[in-house]
Amino acid sequence: MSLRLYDTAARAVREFVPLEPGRASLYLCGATVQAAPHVGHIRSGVCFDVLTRWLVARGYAVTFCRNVTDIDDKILAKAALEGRPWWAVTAHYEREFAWAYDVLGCLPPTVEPRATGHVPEMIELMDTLIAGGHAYPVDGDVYFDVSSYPAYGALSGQRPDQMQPAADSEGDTRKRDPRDFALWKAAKPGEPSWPTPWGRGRPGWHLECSAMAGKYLGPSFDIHGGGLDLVFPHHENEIAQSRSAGGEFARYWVHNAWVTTSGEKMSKSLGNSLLVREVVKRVRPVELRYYLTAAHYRSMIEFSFEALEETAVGYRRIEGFLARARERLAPGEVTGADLSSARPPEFDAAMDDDLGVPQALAVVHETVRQGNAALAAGELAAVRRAYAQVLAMTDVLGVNPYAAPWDERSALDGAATGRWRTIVDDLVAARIAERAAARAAKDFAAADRIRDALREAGIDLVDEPDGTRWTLAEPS
RNA sequence: GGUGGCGUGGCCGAGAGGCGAGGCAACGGCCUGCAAAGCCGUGUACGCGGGUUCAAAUCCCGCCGCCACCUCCA
Repeated sequence: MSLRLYDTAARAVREFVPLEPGRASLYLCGATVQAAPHVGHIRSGVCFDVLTRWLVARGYAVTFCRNVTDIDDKILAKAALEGRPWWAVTAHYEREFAWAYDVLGCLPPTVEPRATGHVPEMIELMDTLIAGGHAYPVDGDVYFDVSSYPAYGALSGQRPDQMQPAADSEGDTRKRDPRDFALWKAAKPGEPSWPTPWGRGRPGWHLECSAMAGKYLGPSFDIHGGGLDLVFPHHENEIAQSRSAGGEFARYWVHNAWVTTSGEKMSKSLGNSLLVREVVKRVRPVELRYYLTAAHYRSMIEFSFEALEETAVGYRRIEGFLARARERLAPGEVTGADLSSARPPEFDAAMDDDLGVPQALAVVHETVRQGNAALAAGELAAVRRAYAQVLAMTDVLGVNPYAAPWDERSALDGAATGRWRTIVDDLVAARIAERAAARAAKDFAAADRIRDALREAGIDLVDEPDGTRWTLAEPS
């Protein structure tokens, strides 16, 4: 079986056949860097990180391009509001996004181009479109002529004659048709601008993605991704531009669903943003990632801290098994190249089926259950197998507690390395020994005092058949 | 007006014609000084009404409810 993906354009699951065997090219509409990322923004990053990881796991050489939109109306408005230059605003929020992607374990894209760095490519594209009769300049603006592209609306299922006229088109006599969209906006006083054959101005939103996708991935590439709300108009317009300029453009369109709170789409206008920076103060980043990953990427997530906590308990179960297995196995058995190929076939089948992460996680949990049973029975060969499988599977999902960036951060990690770990291990071992003596003497009050004191210090003690283990307590 | 989606047990969340995914919670048991963890076991769920079928959560028809997109959106 090979990978199948739901293609928005086809409204069906299609077998993924890359343009070039063994290679996959992917463009993702990244952030407009005008505010700090909330959970909904980062879900997109996480979804496509899982897709990328799965393509890599399936042996594809992946070229992943995720753009940064660093010029648009909202950025200019934000700059005015914050009283600092627009480029200071974009630099600031670009760092916020980079931090959020990193803290949630999203692998860095192959290339992360900025819109403002690709004005020459945009001018070239507009030249081509104007020459081909698909665009027209008016007083420094450049508009795309929707009527010149008969397939307009095919991606989103919109029929141009049924669409509501754009809110900003009233009284706008420069457009030939209210549905035409701006490729380029003429400079207004005080706004940043770049020189073009049609006068100074700045990029329209849609043009940049066509220009950058073309530059880095070529006129044809495999997958174009983004949030569901980008289907129309953004992706529709990208298609119109790029195809009118002669390219095939994206061959598969993949869209992730959004995150809602209280049944409403998360957005700044509703004032219910859950900033990544705030959420990871309440839960570990890996748990937020697990929560965002656990739902199918095309299902809406109704965000709540209660649901997040509950899901996190399930993740801790996985971590718990891994930590116990790791202690039981010989050091040479817990690392090794063969671990990556240890995924159960059912897991791969689930992932191949339009990234069926929920089913894939069912395989993970089933393996954990078997592993725990093997641990209890002392069947080390089975423990080793389950350990390798769980590691390989969590790796694909980006939640392997022993892989970057979680390896140094995992609160439940019973085997993390490093000097602090060694030091704490020695100190706690002494207290565990004291407590063992107390228990042997049936002085349970003394034994419980030691356990309570350690708990107070943030260390949980767990008695197991072959001894007492300690873990860092979950922050409460 | 146009387009698309959703409704599954106490909760989260898959599945898309035929043996009840998985997790969380709950209950019973094993283990245990206690606790925790772990293991074993326990559920007659698919918005409503019709229909097709040997068989429907899944297909068809009609309703009801919720949500999103239609030039700011991840």
